[in-house]
Amino acid sequence: MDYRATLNLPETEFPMKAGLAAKEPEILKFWNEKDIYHKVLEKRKGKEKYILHDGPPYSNGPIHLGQALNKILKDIIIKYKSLTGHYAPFIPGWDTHGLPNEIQAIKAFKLNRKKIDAMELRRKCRESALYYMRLQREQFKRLGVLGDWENPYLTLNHSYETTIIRTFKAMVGEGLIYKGLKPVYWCTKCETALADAEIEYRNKISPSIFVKFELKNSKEIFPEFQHPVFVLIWTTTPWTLPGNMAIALHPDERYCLVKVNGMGYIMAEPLVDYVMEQCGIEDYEFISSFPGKKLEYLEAFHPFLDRTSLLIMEDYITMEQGTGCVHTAPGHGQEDYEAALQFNLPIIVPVDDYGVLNSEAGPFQGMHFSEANDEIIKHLRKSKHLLHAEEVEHSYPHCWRCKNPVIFRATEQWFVAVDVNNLRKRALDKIEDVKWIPPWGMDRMANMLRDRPDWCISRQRIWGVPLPVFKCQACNKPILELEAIEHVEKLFSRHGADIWFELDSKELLPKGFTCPHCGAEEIEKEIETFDVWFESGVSHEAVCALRPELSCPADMYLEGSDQHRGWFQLSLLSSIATRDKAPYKEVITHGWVLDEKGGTMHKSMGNAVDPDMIVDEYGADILRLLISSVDYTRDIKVGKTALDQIADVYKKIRNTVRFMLSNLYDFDPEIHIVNDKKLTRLDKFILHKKNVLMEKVHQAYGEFQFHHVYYHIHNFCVIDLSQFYLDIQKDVLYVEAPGSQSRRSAQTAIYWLLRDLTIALAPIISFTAEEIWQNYRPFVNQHPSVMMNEFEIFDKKHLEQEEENRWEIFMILREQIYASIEKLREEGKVKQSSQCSIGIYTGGKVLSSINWDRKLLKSILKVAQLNVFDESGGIPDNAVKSETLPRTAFVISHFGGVRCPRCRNYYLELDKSGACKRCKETLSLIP
RNA sequence: GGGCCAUUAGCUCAGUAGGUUAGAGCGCACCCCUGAUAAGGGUGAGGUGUGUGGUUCGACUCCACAAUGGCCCA
Repeated sequence: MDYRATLNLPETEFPMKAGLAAKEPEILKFWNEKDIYHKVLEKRKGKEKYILHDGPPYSNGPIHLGQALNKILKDIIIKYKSLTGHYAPFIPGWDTHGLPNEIQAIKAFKLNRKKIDAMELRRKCRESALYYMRLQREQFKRLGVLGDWENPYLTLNHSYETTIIRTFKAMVGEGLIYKGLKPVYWCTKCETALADAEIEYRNKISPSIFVKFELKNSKEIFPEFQHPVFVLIWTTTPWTLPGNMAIALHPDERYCLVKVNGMGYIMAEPLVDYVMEQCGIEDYEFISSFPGKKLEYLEAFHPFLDRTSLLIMEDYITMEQGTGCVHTAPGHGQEDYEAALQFNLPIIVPVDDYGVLNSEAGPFQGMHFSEANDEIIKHLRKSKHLLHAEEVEHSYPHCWRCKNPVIFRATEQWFVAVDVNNLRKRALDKIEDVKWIPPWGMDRMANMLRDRPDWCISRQRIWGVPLPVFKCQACNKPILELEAIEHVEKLFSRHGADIWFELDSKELLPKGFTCPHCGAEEIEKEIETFDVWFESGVSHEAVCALRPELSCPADMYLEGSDQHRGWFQLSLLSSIATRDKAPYKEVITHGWVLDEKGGTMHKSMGNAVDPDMIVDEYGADILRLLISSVDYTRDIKVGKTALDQIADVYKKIRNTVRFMLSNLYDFDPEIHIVNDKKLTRLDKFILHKKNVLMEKVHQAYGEFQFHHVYYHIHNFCVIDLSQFYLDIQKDVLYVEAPGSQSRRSAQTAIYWLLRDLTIALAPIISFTAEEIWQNYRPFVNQHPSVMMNEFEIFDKKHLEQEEENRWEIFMILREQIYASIEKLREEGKVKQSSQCSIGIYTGGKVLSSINWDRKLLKSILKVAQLNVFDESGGIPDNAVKSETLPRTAFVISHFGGVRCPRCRNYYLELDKSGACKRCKETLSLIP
């Protein structure tokens, strides 16, 4: 007889093979059509808010894996918070202005920045920014990220632009804004400032000269040396010498006086040999040595201008090249500039927009800087201020567009003063109240805040929000008036920032406005745009404070660790300035996405992994699961190895779930559910383990430790379910009568297991969780989508301690007996545990535990026969002693007997019907 | 060059106010099942805990230095 039809074999529509690439878009469609995002919010209306504020990416290209990581982490948090009863909206945003977007537009439309009209350029930039915003939006949605995608925040929205002006106005009101000089890269050919991103380094041949600055009062300082003394500097940019204001020495290095041809030269002691070799001098005499500090605040005469140069101490001076005495021209270098601020030196800029030296350059006025190099060298040689000159080839910054060498030149810029009104100090105080994950985030932030210079907020750009600043044509002074700014704010709120380029200066100012300095009426608007960090930095005002579903400060900001300098810091500064609080309560940073070998991904190196590729070849859920599996506070390696591994894990989870689903095909919880108290011991046990798991899962989610969620769930599926519980329960699920108490009990357990696992997985593998949900009618009857569940924090339905101890012994017995069975298997005596007869010789606690439920123990061992003996009666010689259980040994032997063709268990004999006794009884119950 | 971070089996992660033979899962090897079947079960082999010093009776765990890699600066 074929007994197959009399068994309750699993049935399900849920496919083993996921086919995520095809399945996920269907689920997206479902979420979209049912508007699940808003339904979930609707359901949580009035509940405690949880605001995770999205940091805006640039809309200047397709998304990369780092952005996918970021959004998926956010989505996991939002979904978990929603499932646990919070009102957790997600408003995605984009940074649509600024250089990266402008560069992209120029590239895409092949624009000529010098020729194009400002409004035309802005239209193209806008077009490009919106194009990529839409592209990225689709990509993020495809990853399963739920949010208000139809109403994102964009920095180019009128209301956002207006907030930028309003925040600027508030800062002006606080006295934080000023105009100052700052060195920037400048291309004299393109007549424009360049950002770091627009610089490329190439080799260039430059003069390399050693210049003598005569030390003032040298005879008093070196009384034993009555010859002229020169401080020797080295430079490769002679044309910057007119800007020289100081010579920097290292405070802790030793310097020395060297005599050459009857004259003294000061240089760093470790560099003497190097300098002499460079200058081709063999005949020199070492006079004396002293710490650099000895020369602090002395002066040296400029070699061709009528002024002196101050000797200052700077610990950035290195002993790698040059003389250790560094030519410092505040208008031509970042460190030089900072030194000038520190020592109150004038910042002079002897070169104009075209690269021509001006009156500050004395005799070299009117020369182009490239030509001035030679002339200055000639002049120095003539006046005997040149010790040596030659040419060197070195790496030098060049303009990315015209490929010409650029210069470093101080220009007028607008700043936020970080130390006015204690802004820096207040920021340092407030970060202590923020929870930083990982905790070192605070140290990093504090270090950066402590070191940062004033914030330069102006950019010489077209694409962005213009600074509402003017210049008087009469007195040439900058105009920064609240009244004028307010007027601009109103215009922006109505027309957007484009209006700045469309109207002339008079129309941008209130009627009758005159220069506050001189009263003149002729006033000109300036064309400067805000630093993009200023824009994104005010999102707490423009988004969190303005949108009714949000609130400010936000509960969380979550970005890559590079944002300690970027968004985290500048949002903090603007928030402290305007509302005297941090904009966030909690900050999480994640690491970088690296390639398989742990190196940085570069498009050009071809090792970048494209999120779209992962989605198409593996599925978004695989990426989501991968992200959940790693400690994101560190850097994350992504490559084929990791993806293949996680795909295997996914399959394991999927199959475990599938098996559970397939055994519920005839189970309706409304009708068949078994009361907790009536569940079998095994079912109670597995539900107990499930509750322990859920507690851990909640804790891990609550601490944002998703890799612990993953680890626990995965281990549970593999160890507790697949290897243990489900494997054992097949004998009940398949074999017992469909409506039998033991089978319904097992199905009840599986029902709860499946439900809670599915909900617990929903924040991570959202698509698959939804697919599971939709595949079991009773679930859908409760909630149309898995996302609308309540993820309960469970009452502790723990087993009694005593019972837990017994189970622990059972599990140890199972493990050790299985290992022993392997020996019989190797000898070829048995193939499966079901062919074994087990004798356990034991006593004490182990014996009493076994006696609690011998039948249960036999079923979890899946053996044909179990005999238990008191070890005090003696143990046979062939018994294997337990390694860990006291007074316990096993005898494993081949049971023999016959196999029941229905339940496949072994018995001494079968019923004459052909089946075993149990099956015969079961069969009598089946119609 | 500076600030911060990381380095535990091929892979992803655990761990312990510093204390006996360093744990999981995956993968791998071998075996079983063929009623979860492009599935399922069993057993097993894999680690000089990046390296070198130091503190300690004792360090994977604390300290110093170094290497490698990463982020941000200069």
